[in-house]
Amino acid sequence: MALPATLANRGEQTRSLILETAIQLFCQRGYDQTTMRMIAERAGVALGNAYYYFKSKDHLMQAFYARINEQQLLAARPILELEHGFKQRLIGIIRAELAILEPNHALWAELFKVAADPRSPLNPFSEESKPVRNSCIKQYGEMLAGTKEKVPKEFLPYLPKLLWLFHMGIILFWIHDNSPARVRTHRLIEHGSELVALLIKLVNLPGMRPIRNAIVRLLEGLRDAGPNSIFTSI
Amino acid sequence: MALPATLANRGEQTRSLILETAIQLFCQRGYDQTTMRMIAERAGVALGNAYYYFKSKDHLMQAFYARINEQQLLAARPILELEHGFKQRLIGIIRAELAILEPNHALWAELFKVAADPRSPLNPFSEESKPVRNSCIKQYGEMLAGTKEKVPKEFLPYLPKLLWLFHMGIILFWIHDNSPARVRTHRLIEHGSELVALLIKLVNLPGMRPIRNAIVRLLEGLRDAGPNSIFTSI
DNA sequence: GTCTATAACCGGATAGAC
DNA sequence: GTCTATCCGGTTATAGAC
Repeated sequence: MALPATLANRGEQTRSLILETAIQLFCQRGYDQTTMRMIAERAGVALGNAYYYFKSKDHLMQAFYARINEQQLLAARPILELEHGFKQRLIGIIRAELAILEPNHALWAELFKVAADPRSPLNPFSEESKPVRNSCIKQYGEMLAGTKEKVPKEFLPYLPKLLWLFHMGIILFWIHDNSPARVRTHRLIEHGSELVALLIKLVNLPGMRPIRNAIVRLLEGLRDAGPNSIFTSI
Repeated sequence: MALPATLANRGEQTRSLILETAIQLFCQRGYDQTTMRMIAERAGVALGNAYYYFKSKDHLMQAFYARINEQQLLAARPILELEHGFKQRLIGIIRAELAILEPNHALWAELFKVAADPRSPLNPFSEESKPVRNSCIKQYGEMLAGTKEKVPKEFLPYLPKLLWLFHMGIILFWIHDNSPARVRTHRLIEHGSELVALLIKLVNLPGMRPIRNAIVRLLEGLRDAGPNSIFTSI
């Protein structure tokens, strides 16, 4: 049913105008160098109005991040449908995600400080990030489910989260990586994924029971965290 | 030789007065809740004077951190002299470091956001942190040298840095851990160290050459970074 | 409920006088 | 070396218009 559109979605339009303007400025000038006054002016609204739609500068950024995340999930789909080797799936999914972030490497590096604050909603381990985090972890679950390799069944409940953690580590590396064309990050992805695949195969051998047990003990000890904890169960 | 002390070290005194005041306030009220104006007032100096001695609030914090780091290095010495099992040495050194941080857990958690900024001098991977970082890594080298277990020789040049990285991961976990008495962190230290010890032993077996090679390939690919990179060589 | 305009608060940082 | 005054930007508050 069509709303009496004249004014009904006027707010929606303003909101999105502000957000688009902010995103553009963030990408052009970085986070710190973009002021709220600048966003408001460029969007042709009053400063107060920007705050009417977004509680804080962080919230603007969060809205941007939510959109990026959707793109990342989408970008990984084709790989999950085409590739079926564990290593190739892992490499593919991580590369697809980084490709989305790469055009604004400096912005994400700058933003990392916001995300690292344990109390920030942008923190990847926070309660507020749970929906985003879980959708990512679920994707690593799919990645795992569609692979031809056999995986130790003791690890199955943990692996999606562990792979997500692996990918977080790579992002941390990427943020600090200023090698040309980010070659070092890509070597890390390549060799790191190979090693993970190799270790999983190794640990699956019959004589490796003690190792598997040690790993499971480690993982069990981390479960049942309070809120805002790395290993809170999905 | 005694300086004409009257005025010569007056600056030194003011500087240390400001620093002590700041540290006290940081510990009592946290980082954000402590303003530069508050520090100056409490120390009985003008705001501008605080900035004369410390370029920024971050720099004040850095001075605090440098002191903490010395304490951490000292606290680990007894363990290195008494214990000689790999696992026990690793557990001991990490526990000793965390014990120093524990009284101000909230402060360090809050501070993590500052440290995460790739451009912050407090960033553990930064150029400015290099002295502190290297002294830590060197201590992990000592830890390794004094252990009775045999370690794959291919890994020797990398292991101190890797163990340091392992301990950074534990600190990241600790920051987000709000379990009572931080039990989950201590389980992680215990089981994580056990697993590391186990993996090193495993990978040292004769048939494990391919695994060792894969690991060395991974590590070599990360070396020779630019400045401010996780794997810059010592 | 949507929006403008303006002023003010707060705290990190800087300039320049003494 | 030390001070006062000032800037700057995130954020809040207010008062009113559609």
